[in-house]
Amino acid sequence: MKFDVQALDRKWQDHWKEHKTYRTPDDTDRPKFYVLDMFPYPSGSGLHVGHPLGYIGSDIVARQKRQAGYNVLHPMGFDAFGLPAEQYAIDTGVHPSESTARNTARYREQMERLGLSFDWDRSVNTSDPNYFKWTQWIIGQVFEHWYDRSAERARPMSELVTYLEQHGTEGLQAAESEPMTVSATEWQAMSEKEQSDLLMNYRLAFRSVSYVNWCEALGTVLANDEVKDGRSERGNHPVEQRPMLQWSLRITAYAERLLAGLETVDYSEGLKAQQVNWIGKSTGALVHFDIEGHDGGFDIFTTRPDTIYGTTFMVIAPEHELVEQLTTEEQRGEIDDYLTYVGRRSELDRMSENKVTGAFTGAYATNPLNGARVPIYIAEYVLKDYGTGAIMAVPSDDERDRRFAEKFGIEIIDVVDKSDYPGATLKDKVGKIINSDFLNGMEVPEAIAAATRRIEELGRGTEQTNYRIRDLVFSRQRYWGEPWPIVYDANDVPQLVPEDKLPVTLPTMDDFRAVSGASPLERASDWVTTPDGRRETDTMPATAGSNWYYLRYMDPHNPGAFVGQDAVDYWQDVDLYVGGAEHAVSHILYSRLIHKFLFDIGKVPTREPYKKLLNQGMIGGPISYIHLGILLADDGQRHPIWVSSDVAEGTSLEVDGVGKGYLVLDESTGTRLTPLRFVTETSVNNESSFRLYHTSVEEAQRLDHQDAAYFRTILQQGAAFAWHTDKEGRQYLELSVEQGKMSKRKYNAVNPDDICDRYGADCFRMYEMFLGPIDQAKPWSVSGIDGVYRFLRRFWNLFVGNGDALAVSDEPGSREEMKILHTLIRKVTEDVEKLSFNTCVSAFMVATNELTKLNCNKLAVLEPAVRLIAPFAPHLAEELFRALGGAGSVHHAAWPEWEEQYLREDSITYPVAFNGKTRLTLEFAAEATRQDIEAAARADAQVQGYLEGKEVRKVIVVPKRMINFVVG
RNA sequence: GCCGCCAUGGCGGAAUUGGUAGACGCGCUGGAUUCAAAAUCCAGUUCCUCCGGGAGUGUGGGUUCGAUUCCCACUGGCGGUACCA
Repeated sequence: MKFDVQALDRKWQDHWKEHKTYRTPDDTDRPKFYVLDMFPYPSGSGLHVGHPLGYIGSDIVARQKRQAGYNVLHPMGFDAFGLPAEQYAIDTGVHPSESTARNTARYREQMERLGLSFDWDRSVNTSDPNYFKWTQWIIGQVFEHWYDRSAERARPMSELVTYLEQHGTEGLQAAESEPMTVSATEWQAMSEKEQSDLLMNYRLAFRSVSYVNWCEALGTVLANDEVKDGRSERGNHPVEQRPMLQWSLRITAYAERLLAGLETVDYSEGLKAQQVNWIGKSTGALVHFDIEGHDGGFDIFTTRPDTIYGTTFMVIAPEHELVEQLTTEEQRGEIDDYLTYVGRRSELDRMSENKVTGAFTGAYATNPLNGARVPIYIAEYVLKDYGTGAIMAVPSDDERDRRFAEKFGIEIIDVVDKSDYPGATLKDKVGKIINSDFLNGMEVPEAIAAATRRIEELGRGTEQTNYRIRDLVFSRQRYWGEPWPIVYDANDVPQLVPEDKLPVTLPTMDDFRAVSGASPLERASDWVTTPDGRRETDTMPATAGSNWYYLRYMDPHNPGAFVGQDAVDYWQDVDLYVGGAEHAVSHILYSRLIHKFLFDIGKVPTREPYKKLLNQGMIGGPISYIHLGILLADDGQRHPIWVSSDVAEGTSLEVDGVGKGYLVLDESTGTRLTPLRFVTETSVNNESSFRLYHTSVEEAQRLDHQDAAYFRTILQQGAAFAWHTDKEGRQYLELSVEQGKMSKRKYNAVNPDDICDRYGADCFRMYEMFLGPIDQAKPWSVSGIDGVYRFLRRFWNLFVGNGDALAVSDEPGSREEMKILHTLIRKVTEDVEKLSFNTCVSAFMVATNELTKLNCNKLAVLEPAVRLIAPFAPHLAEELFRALGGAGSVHHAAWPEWEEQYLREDSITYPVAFNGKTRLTLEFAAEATRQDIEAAARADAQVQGYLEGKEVRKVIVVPKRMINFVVG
């Protein structure tokens, strides 16, 4: 029995695979536990050491629960549709299905290398027609439903049609795109196409023209969460707002329930806050303003109806439909100029410049409360799609309105007296109302209610709740996604493809470029044309497949339903969901939406998909840079040379092959990325230092490797190296370094395979857990991994004698040994429950050190320890368990339970403090009473020494904890 | 700006949730073993110290017999978000 980690990894990984050790039976007698990792998108660069952090944590929980008697569902699959594969196809000509298959295989290999206990028989892949058939079916169901606000749930479209036939829109409370009024007679008189258009206004999956994020470079629209700072998250291309005809999901209908549901789930505060922010609920009033000389007027939304007397102007969004009508002849030129200006400005300009701009339309509105005449402006600080796209501007109590008023010389009327609230800002809803007729003297909250009431009485508005969240744009003009299961018939009425014709698969193509906003699918004319009409050519975004995948794992091969009713009734929901924080808003929110929809239509029994959610911290890597300077040689020549980051400008240098001179730095030189494999981290004067050694440069010249090729090209930019020499005579350059997210592009990704090959999967797993709390961000560093390796070997050595032979004894464990064991059992059991894996590893180390010291080799102590360590070091545990004669796999062996009798202490060491400062310790029997302890402590000679000449005011004795003398 | 999280030795981190701060590991120092190195083992390692002690968990205050832990104010770092009316 040799401690050969590579051999153990191979042996047991093969064995588990062959024997399907981790297969999850559909065993409905045992309690279920569902542990899920977030769906990975299999990128071309494979896993780096940051990914497994969550996988290992969830695997430990899965394994522990399995041993504790649960039927554990712990699946893994792939989110395989998406832009990167398609961009790669455009760049290289490799079909997305091919690159996806390759990347998926590589991910799986890397995961297996880590010894993760997935049931691969349940694996799913979103680009598999057997899977996306159900993605299409679910979205089809969304299309076939509308949202009834009076019942607060989705209902079938057929019920809406019945209602419209009988009542028209009279009394209808539905989530809708636009407010709409139609009588039953009008409805009945409509053509099929007209009816279909009207129904679009209510469908939960609907097609409409709206302002969307258009990314020219990617040739597609993007959802709000795919846009960061005016640029696409994928590829960092500019994004602009454009009105386009697009499919969307009516997530706004569910805003309130998505918000309320957060109170019932165990997510971190931060994650809940992010979801709350994204939904962005605010309550206020919808107020109608008339326009002088026009019929109709317009509505504005405000959260501060109490400040309505301070309204000195109105602002509507430049894209607002009224702009055209309102603009007077005199102002026409100014408005047109402004619209041109706004049109030219990109989203990026708007965000970065944040200038006060606008133009006067020439029109005036009338304040519904006091009849005041207020000018109407347009300005880009008012957004088309929030509220009504129009505001009443109150410069006295709103920062932006004030800046605008100051720039345009508009009157400011103070309406809130904040003098009672020093330090309050304009945003704080506090103060006493002034200059406001009947509101005068009221405090803000009271005034908001009073103003709203008055507005309602006058019939000029109503209380309203607004949400920042926008409906979810669900079309992409791309190839590599699920086709929308829609066919437009001869009347151009969109018809859902019936279930028996699903899935709608993608046509075979080899050119995926999107041309001027048209999906590449439009070029597949054979595919587009069907006997029933013309196919929809937009595909769904990547979130379509990942919205519901956790349900498919419950019943992955069901040909007749997205999940069988028995399966979902048994598995219910995800007990623990582990993944990166980058999915905190979009993925979680959208899958919660779909889950709630499926709940409404009776397909799932729970209201929330994920009971508990853990975001693992990011593992960052050092990003190292080599510095390029100019050697200004004595002969006047300028040579680019590589220098240490610590060499200052003006230093005189003599460099081999270039000569003497001094160093200058300029902008054209700067720094270049250094791939991590050529960087050596050393410790110099207790500080870590990152160096490029001469030997690494030589190594780079030899290696046939992508990073090496890049580095060779880089190194050619310098004519020579200004080496430092260390104590051992090795030549090196000092590098500068910063911490950052691991990625292939920054040449700082560390492959877990490399670590497993060197230390074994068990060591890698325990080391990642040992780094610190799983939810905290931390830098990757291999310093310390040797300590974990040493620990594993010491653990192993408890079992083997000289000559690698198993050497355990049948003697019963001593009291001391049993105490060590049961302390360990309790600590590990409790800490796994708390997801505190780093302290579990420490506990194993402590126990191993203590047992080693006692030379313990007793089966009664060691065998339970093997079962305990199995979730952490599955290979080593399996080997030892079977060597000890265990039946079957250790991963199905019972989880040990601790017994209080072994944990009981005979005596307890008490810290003795004087005025809170600990001075000494005393031993007392565990069962000693407060009185006994106080008496004995007072009598102690050492204690008396401290008490000499002082008066004891009070003695605090906390049994089993401590003693404190309060002295004067 | 707003929201959330975090701050403890040279480093990663621990502290039974208000009770001996620094567990465990790395690094470092010394020693054993070795021809030597690696590996392994043993001891030490928060700081200051006149060797009696003293100070100490980002800073300043508070509550308490007692605060890394609770409260208030601030500083710094990370993440998210932003003309959202």
